[in-house]
Amino acid sequence: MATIRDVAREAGVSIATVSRVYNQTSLVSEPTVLHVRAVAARMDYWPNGAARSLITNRTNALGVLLPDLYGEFFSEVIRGIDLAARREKYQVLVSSSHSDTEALVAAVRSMRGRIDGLVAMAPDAHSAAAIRGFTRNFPVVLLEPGLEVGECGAISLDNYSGALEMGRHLLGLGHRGIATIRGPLGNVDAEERLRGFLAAFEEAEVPFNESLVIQGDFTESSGFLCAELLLKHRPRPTAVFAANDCMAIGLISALRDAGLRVPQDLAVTGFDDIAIAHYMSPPLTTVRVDAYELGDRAVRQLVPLARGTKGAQCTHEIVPTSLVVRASCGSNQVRSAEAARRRPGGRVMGGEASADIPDAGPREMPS
Amino acid sequence: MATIRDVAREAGVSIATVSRVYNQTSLVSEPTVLHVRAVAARMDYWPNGAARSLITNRTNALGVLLPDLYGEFFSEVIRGIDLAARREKYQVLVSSSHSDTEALVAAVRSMRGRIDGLVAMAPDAHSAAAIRGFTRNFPVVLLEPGLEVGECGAISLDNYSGALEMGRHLLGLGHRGIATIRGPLGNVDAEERLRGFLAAFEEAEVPFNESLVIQGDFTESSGFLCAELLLKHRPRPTAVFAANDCMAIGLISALRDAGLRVPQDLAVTGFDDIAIAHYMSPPLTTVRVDAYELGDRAVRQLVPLARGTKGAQCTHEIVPTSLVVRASCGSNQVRSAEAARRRPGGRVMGGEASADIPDAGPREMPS
DNA sequence: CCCCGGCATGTAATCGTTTACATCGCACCG
DNA sequence: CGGTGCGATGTAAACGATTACATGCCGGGG
Repeated sequence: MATIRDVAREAGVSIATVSRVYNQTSLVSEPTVLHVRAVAARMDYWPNGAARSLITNRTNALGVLLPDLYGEFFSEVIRGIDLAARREKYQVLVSSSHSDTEALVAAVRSMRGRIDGLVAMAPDAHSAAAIRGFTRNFPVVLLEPGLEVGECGAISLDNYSGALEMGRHLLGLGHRGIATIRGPLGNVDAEERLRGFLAAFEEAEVPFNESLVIQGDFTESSGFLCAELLLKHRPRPTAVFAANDCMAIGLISALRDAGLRVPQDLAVTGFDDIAIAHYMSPPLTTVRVDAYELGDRAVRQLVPLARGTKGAQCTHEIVPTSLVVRASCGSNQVRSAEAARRRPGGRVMGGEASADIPDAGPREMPS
Repeated sequence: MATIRDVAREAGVSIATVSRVYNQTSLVSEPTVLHVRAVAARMDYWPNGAARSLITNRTNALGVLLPDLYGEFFSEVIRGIDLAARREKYQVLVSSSHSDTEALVAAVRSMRGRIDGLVAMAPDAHSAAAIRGFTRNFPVVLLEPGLEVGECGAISLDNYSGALEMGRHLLGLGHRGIATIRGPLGNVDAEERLRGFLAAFEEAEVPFNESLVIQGDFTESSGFLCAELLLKHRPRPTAVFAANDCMAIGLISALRDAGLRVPQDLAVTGFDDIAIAHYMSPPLTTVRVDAYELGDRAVRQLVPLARGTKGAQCTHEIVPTSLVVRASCGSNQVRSAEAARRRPGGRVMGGEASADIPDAGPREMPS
């Protein structure tokens, strides 16, 4: 592969001139620029990124650390990150699926010297601390961090408000025997969603039966398995709020197997508004979270820090969530319309999937 | 940030010794290793990746070029790539959403010197040529390339066979008025799926009415819009094969709006087996493609090339696809069972979504 | 006519590593 | 007791770029 020296020799100029052509062209005379460019093109030359970042101490790359890549949520996060990064002329170095803190530390270490900033999602407080420890004086934006964020930026989803709204909605429909399937202990999202949900009861001064908090782990299968516990409970609850859509889907399958109708016998709601939620029968009442926005905002905040722009500040941003009322909660049309009026983003569904006109955006799905 | 020189000074050894500790530890005495490691840990030192790759000419990173990141398909491809790369101790530099060949070339250029190999998916022949032109003597594996692959590796989905099977299946159900919604012109997947589908007719010596090939573009909205053309056609077709699930979903929505029942009035099938296909009502008969496998195999083939392992060969691998019979094609139970026996991977569905037990894998969806 | 300033270009130091080669000391053997 | 060989460590030359500084040229003003 041709180096700057080869091009310089071939073009009959010094390496400084070639370098300048690729950096501050203004300092080189027009004919020289043209000549060098032509020679470089012929030799298939392009500046070596590693050498460049060694001397400039800038890599034009951002690191991304995610706990996993599976599923729609992460897919959207990374899409948000990628598009924002591309817009800002940054490349993206991803690393995911860190089984433990050890692996995560290794990943952030091996990014040393290859990135100008880091977007990281730490599934638990332990790894969040590890990331922060390894990145002193280094631009970092955390996604969905635990409570205390140190000296780095952070973007959170408004899990609390979303769950609060969901609680209000179910109470507003007249439900009193309400259960919830919570997410894993220690998971920030899970805790916040539970906290927000319970707040709705407090607000309405309706007592909440603690035995109706069922432990799930965000997987579809855990939702499926929770059905048994739920149906054994007496009096049987009339509504269930699952802390994410996957568990809601698993639960609904199990309920059907048990011969129960949703929402007539038991109302079910979720959280996340994944694509399937919209197409299920009955369509799932849920809380929309904008994962794309999460990634996009993270990069927006990170880039000035990475560039060393003076005045760039770390802040803690909150991405809003919104209740999406569909049929699975047993809400009637009037209620749905009300909900839609309050929250412009919410799609409104009749009792039947066919009533919902599909998204007709410019999104492509080339395979 | 501490450099190797700082650590050497602090530990009272030469930089060579420090370097050796991080590379071939065997050449350094045990006490020295321990000492250097301790000092390095205290100073928060880790070798700078850029400097390292400059001298070794290896980056331990692979580049990934995708046309987009939206949707389940790409999400899975990238997950396959990421996991395989992590297994092989490679990092992943992604770049997607290249609107045109120009942007794509810029992306591959800027990866120069930062990666040891490239996995690229070129949406059309034009950009495939661009990628190959810019990567002479450089390890490349193309995903879903056009017909002719040069001197680089390639992984394709068996679109042809999947579509052929789908054609056989619909013909086997007794359908004769069959339409298809094809994907974009020039798109490799689209062409192959159409070719395979038509081959089924040829094989069965059933004539295919060319006016029943409708142009779609792989989006849900295009499927929705195709309904009109389809329903205008006389005699009205009894079955439609959409070249991907998104279009099938759009089509089904439109048919419902028109008051038609699927599959009784019109059978609909898709291609891809995205997650939603499984949960729709009726569940969608489709062809499963394993996007994860596509990414995984690409990296598996690329790594030896990137490592310069002698004997590493470029090959053209084909990832199999399989028919998944569900309710949307009007197949009865017997037929479904037959299909399942022939193809172990296929899920079997009764006439109702509830009959399908959800995947209960270890997959997590932490938010 | 000479000097000065500015523009175009060249020279060389530098970034943080790896690694071939040199050096050094020690144990072993003759 | 001296030479030899080897294991541990040091010295210094790369790697491919950027950029401060030096140089050289040319035109204009005193």
